[in-house]
This record gives sequence, C-alpha cells and structure tokens, in this order.
Amino acid sequence: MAEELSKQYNPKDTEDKWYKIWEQNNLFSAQASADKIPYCIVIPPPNVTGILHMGHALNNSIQDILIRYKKMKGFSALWMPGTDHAGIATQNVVEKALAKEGLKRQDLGREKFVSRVWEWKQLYGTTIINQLKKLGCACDWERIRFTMDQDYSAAVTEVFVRLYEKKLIYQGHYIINWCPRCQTALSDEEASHIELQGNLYYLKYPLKDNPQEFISVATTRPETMLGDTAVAVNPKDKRYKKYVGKYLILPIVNRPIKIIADSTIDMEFGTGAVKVTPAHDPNDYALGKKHGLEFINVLDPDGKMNASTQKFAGLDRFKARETVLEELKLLGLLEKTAAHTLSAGHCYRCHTIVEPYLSKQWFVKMKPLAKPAIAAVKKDKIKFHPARWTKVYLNWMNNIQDWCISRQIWWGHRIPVYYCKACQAKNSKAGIIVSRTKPLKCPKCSSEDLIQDEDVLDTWFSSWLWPFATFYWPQKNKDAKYFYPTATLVTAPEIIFFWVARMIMAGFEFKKQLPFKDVYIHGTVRDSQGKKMSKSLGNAIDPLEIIAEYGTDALRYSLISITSQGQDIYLSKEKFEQGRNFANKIWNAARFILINLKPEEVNVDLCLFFKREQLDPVNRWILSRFYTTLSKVEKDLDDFKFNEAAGSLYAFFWHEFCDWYLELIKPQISQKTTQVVMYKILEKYLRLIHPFMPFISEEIWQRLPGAKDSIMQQHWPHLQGGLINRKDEEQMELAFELINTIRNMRAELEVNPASRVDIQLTVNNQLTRESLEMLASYIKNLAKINNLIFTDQYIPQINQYAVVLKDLHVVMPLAGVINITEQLEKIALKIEKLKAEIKNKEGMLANKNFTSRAPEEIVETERNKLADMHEQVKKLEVIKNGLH
RNA sequence: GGGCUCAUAGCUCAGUUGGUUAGAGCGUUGCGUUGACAUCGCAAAGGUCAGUGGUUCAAGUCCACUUGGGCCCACCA
Repeated sequence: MAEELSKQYNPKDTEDKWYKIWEQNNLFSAQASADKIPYCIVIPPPNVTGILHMGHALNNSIQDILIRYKKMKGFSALWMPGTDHAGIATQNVVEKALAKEGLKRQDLGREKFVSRVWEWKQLYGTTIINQLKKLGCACDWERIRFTMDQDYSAAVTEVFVRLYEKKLIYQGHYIINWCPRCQTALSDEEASHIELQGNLYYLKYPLKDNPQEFISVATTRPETMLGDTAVAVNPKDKRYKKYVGKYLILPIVNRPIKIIADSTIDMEFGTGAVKVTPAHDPNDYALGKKHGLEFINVLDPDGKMNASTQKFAGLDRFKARETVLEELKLLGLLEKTAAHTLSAGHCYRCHTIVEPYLSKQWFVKMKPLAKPAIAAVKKDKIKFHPARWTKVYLNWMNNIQDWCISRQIWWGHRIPVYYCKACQAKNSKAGIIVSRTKPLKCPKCSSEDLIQDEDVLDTWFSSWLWPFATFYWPQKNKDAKYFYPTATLVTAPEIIFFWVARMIMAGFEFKKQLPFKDVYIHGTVRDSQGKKMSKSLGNAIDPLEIIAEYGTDALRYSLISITSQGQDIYLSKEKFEQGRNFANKIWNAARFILINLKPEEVNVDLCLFFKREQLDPVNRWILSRFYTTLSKVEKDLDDFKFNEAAGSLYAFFWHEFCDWYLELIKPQISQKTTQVVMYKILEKYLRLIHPFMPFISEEIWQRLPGAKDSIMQQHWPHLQGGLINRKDEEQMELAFELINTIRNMRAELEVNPASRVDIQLTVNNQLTRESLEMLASYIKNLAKINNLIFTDQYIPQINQYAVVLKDLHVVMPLAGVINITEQLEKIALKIEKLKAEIKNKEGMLANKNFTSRAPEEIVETERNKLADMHEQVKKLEVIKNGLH
C-alpha cells in the first residue's frame, strides 16, 4: 500500500482529480464498432442559461448510471451531450443584462442584439456543462452539440421546408397566447394555467330600441368589452329568445352590437348571455368566425390599450380594467361584482398573465404527424416507464392541437420564409417563398426586393429533432446509422408534451423510425412541503452546495436511493447524510481490508482457486450473498428500478459485508482463503457501485494492489451462479440469530448476576453440525463469553442439537430471565398462529388451481414447509407441557 | 368536468405476476466501542398497512365504494 488512507473519506481530494484523468484518457468516448452493441442516450439538453438544480442532478445521475453500467457490460455506450438555445429564456437573460446598461434590445437592433446573445453564450453557456462534469457525467464531450450550431440550424430549416412542402405548415390569424412582457406568442404548452382569485363582473348593455331595457353579461375581463362585437345567448334560452337578432348599444363605445344565438352558450353560467369579443378570446373567436362578426383588437402587443380605444389608449390592461369599471359604475351599468376563481394562463418563462391575442402566426398541423407516433406506443415499440405515462401521452396525442411555432423574439432559428413585396402588393396572400437558402430574387416576378419573416421558431421546434439532428441529419453518416434509434430517454414528466411526444413524431416523420425504445420518466423533485423546487420560490437545495458539503457520490447515491418508480421526491438536506455515511463506510471497509491485505496472496483467479465446498461457511456465505446481490442489481437496473438496486448494494455492503463478514473473519484474516475472498469481494463490489458512486470507487480501485487501468475500463462482474447457495445463506442467518441471542443473554446476566443458573440454549432450527462447530468460536469471540463450552448434544424430544453454555440453561432462544407465564402465553400465541398458517397451507395445497399451475419444486417446498410447521407445533406443545 | 397519483413505525419513504414472522433511513431508549469506521456497532420499543365491503385456501398487494392530500389535462365567459 503506497500511502496511508485517512480515517474519513474526503471527496474533495478525489473528485476533480479523477474526472480530469477520465477526460484526458478519453474514457467517455464511444465509437461505432462492429463487435459491440450500441447503446445510446441523448441528454435532455439543458438550457444554456441553466444552472444545475436538483432536477438536473437526478436526471443526469440516472443517465450516468445507465451509461457507465452499459459501458462496463461491454456495450458501445454513447451519451450524447449538448445544450439548448432556449429562445425566450436566453433572450430574457441578455435583455436583463442590457437593462443594467440602461439599454433595450430595440436600441441595439436585431443584428447587434443577436451577436450580444452569442457573446453571452460563449461566456456563460458552458456553466451548466461544467456543472454536469462536477456531477461526474460520462458524456462524450467531443460530440457536444448546441441547438443553434450551423448544421443543426440547417436541419431545422430542412424540417420547416419539408413540412411546408407537405402542407403541414401553414400561416394564419388565430387567437394565440400572447405574453405582453416577452411580447411574443406562446404555444398552449407554454402558457400554464394557474388558479386566481378574481371577480366576475356583471355589465348591463342597454337595448338599442329601448335604452331602459338591459341585458346583463358576466365577464372576468371587463376591459375587453371595448372590443365586443356581439352578445350571444343560447337559442333555447326562453329569457332571451325575443331579443335574438336585435341590437344592443355597447356602453362607453356606443357601438351597436347584435344579439346572436348559439347552442354552445351555457344557460346556467352567469346571466346566460355572453359578451363576444372575437379578437380576445378563443371561444369568441370561433363565434366570430361562425357568425361573421367583426374582429376588433383593443390591445397593443405590450398589453396596453391601443389607439382604437381612444381615451383608454396607452393604459395598461389592468389599469384599463379599473377605469372601464369606474366609468360603467358612473353610468349605472355595473350591475354587480361577484368573487370568482378563474384560471388564467401565465407565461412559463416570466409568469406574466398571458393575453389571448389575435395575430398572424405559423402553425404545424399535428394530426397527421401524431398517427404513427400513437401507433408505435400502442404497439409497445416505445415503452414508457412507469407504464402509466403511456395513458397521459396517448390522451394528449389523441386530442392534439396544431402547434403555434412562430415567436416574436430575435434569439432563435429565423423562419425560412421570404416575402416578395412586389407580389404581395398585388395579392396579400401571394409572394411567400419558403426556401432552404436565402433566395436572390422572386421566382415569380424576379423582384429582388425580398424580406425574410421577422419571427423565429419555437425552441422546441429544434429540440424535437434532437435524437437525430445531433448526428448531423440530414447528412448521412456512420454514427447515425449505428447509434440511431437511441436506446433510452430519461426525462421529467413535465416535458412529455413539449418534448418527448414531439420527438417521437419527428422521428417517424423524418427518419421513418422511432427515436428511442424506452422512456424513463422520473419524479419531480419537491421540497419537504411538496412544493416544486425552484430558485424563484427560494426553496431549492443547491446540488453544488451538497457536493461541496457531502461529496458528489453522496449526492448521487442519496438521490437515487429515494427515487422510486417515478414517484415525486420530497427532499430535505438530511437525506444526503445517508449518502455521505455510506461513502465513508465503503472507504473505511476498504481501508481495513487494505491494511490487512497481503497482496502476494490475492493474485489468483477466484473461480480457479477453489471450489465452494472447500470454503468455510462464512466465506461461502458472503460469496453467495455477493452474487445474489449482483444478480438482483442487474435485474433492477434492467427494469429501471434504480432505488432498489441502490438499496441492495447498500444493504449488502453495510449489513452483511461489514457488520457480519468483516467482524467474523477478524480471527482468521491471515488465512489464504479469507484473504482471497475478502479482497475479491471488495474488488468486485467496487465495480458494482461504480455507476452509482463513480469517484470513490475509482479512488479505492486505484489503491488496490496491481491496479492499472481505470475502473471505468473494467468489465462488470460475471455472475457466478454456482456460488449462490440458499442453504449456505440460511445457515448463516440462523447463526446470526443465535449469536445475537447469546449477546443479549450476556448483557442480561451482567446486569443480574444473581440470575446465573444453568441454562440450556437450543437452536430452534436445524443448524448443521458443521455450522454449529464453527459457531462456537464466533460466539466466544463476538459475544465475549469466555466460559462457553460447545457440545453437539442432541435433544431427542425436540430433534435438535444444542449449544450448551456453562452456567446457562435455557429452553428457548430467549433473552434474559424467563417469566414462565409470559413464555406460556407467547408459546400459545405462536401455536395459534402456526395453526392458522397450517390451515392456510393446507388450503393452498388442496387447491388444484395452485398445484397444477405452480412448478413441481415450489409445490414440493410448500409441502415441506407444511410438514415443518406440523413438527414445530408438536415441539412447541412439548415445551408448553414441560413448562407447566 | 376528465385523468393520474398518494395514504404502511414518531418522521421520510420502500414493498411489481397475491404466499412463512410487513422492511429501510432518520429519530427515541438501553448497552457497547482507546487498532477499519462515532459519518461506528448491537439490541429494544414503535404497525388493526386510511375506512367499508367484495374476490380467494390466502389481501399491504386485486376489485368496488368512502374519506382526506398532491399533480396533470380541458375553450367555464
């Protein structure tokens, strides 16, 4: 051993060091290789503006486990990294920085502003990447992509043009979600509906023919009344039947508006009469189209009332609401105000209340794209884990709406549409040129006066191409062929619609193939109150802080161990102590082994070295437990049960390997077989734990005698099924029980020396002779009883061997001094329970349904169990009678 | 309105084809530990598995309903 290990594991000494070495030695790279099976994960590209939060930490820890595991399993495992340009988010960040200089983006102009964003990206865009490295992510950084790389942008343009040519992209005036702060359209998914306490205002509109008569309408947004062009009622509504077709005078504006009838109107709600504002409400828009109403826009893009509202012009929409209400009140036309909860869309970026707004935007027709994407999931070609997300996905896909893809911002992929002014002058619908490259002149009239569409594309319009655009689609190349379709996608539930569903559609549309086979949806990280963790709420636990305090491995282990089957995670800081303690435990166990290791003894092949039968029970037991654990971990990882795998690894190492095995072998630690087994288990265990805790496993690995390569280059241990033996395990479990019993007795006897009487302790199950012999020495050692004499005395009445302790006499393996009545009660209870159990078993074995279906072995073991139970009842009854 | 999800020890949670005695971490209590580890060890206490009914030889697990949380979707003015 080169250097002494410190008593405590110190992650700071190891993490950055090993990450650098892994990178320098190219250990993250994955290549197309004919003799290996590909395994590829594309990272959910974090925003360039991103900083690592717990959601990232969880998401990427899971991916890293999969990649490192598959790599060790011999796959060519590629983790494709990259970042997303995150249109609105990034533009907001840069605009904020500009604001500090007292500048607006308009002051710079488009070109300068965009180059400012690029500058920002160069400076800060790698923050999140460096943080992923801190987390230990084994991404192939040589391949890192950005959604606005030149060839990636080419892919985006290509997709736009193809869809346009297929008539799946169209332009139109529609009501969209408009963020007045970002001043752009948002897709439906980007406008999240939040419940608000608001008011329902009842406004009175006078009849044109008879101004003394009114119809009341209810609205939550009274300022939009300035744009009303009708009032609608249900044709079945008797209250209003006589008014249909007549006119009202819109107050304040004094414009006549028609009363129309439409069956979509709910007679129960409000007054049953609805003001219709076709330019400011999606439902009203539909009514407007249907009934040929006028569309009057009353808002400017910044959310202020526009010039058409005359005296209200320039007022913010909320200020205008108050003013309009005041005025109506003065006119005596505000009938009443009632409290009302409503849900209003909020910009997912800046949380401003969005406004339904009529504007000209680009849309993708989604229904045709959805078809194959629905079929693939229905046919299980793509599987969601946990499966319940399948339903969520299908539900959305079956009701899919067209996707508004244009955004009125500057940072992003500019829409590849050009307008010929000359042609448009003749016909406003003509003169649209959609082109992969900027055309020099109009193909129709040869005019060179062309301007490009001002808008950029929704960020997700580039992200949905991620699984293949990262491989330089539409160019053809070897890697794309080898790694696509990718294997697993690991992501959070909130982007199933934004991203997952659209990637599946894009995969089928442009690659004619699914983009990935498995989708693992993990839970959302919440604080201990159940609120979503976010920086703005101030409830976030910063993963980097945890790394600094507890270490990366601790962070990763703790996160993984508490994430079960996609259930949300309620996090508090204490949870990371378990990870830290575990890392320290591994460290100290390794330290103990290395201190006691004779390197010249252990350089042998475990399997060739000995046969199972030649080992003592303890070594046999730990080998069996190790391989049992290995097979369980493999199965759990293949089933995406990461917490189960982590739990098995923890329980094995701490409670079996450390608590029992290392304690038991102390007296025999210099024996050759013990040396070999102890060393081999440590060495193999490090490989198992490596995907979960990459740094500490490498650090210890490198201190093993003769370690050459990185642990990353090691193969995952092969399963040695022959070393798993359930009988061996059972024997030791019984022995442990016995040892603990004796320990307790000893404690009790020390407290009450007067109670020293002859006690005979029986083992309440059949331990083999061999195990009993071995036990004697361990008992002496562990229980620290010096006057212990072991005999293999056989007690025929109960068909058992006994351990006899001098001065002790016990009939049951019970701790301490025995209260006879208490014991009788306990025994009676046990007998009762056993009898119930026997009845149960007998029913089971009598059931043909069971006996014919279950394999013969299982039926057999059940029969044996039943026989055992009968035996036990007999024994207990003997004891019961003896005690009487 | 539709859908999903949760209710298991004082707390936070595991428990996936129904099958001996329902587990872990933290906390509590007792005992222990100066040579791997106090970021430690051993043990104890603590559970009518939310409630009711059903299916079954057998239910924490499957079904129905009830109660109480959380989340998502939807065009309620």
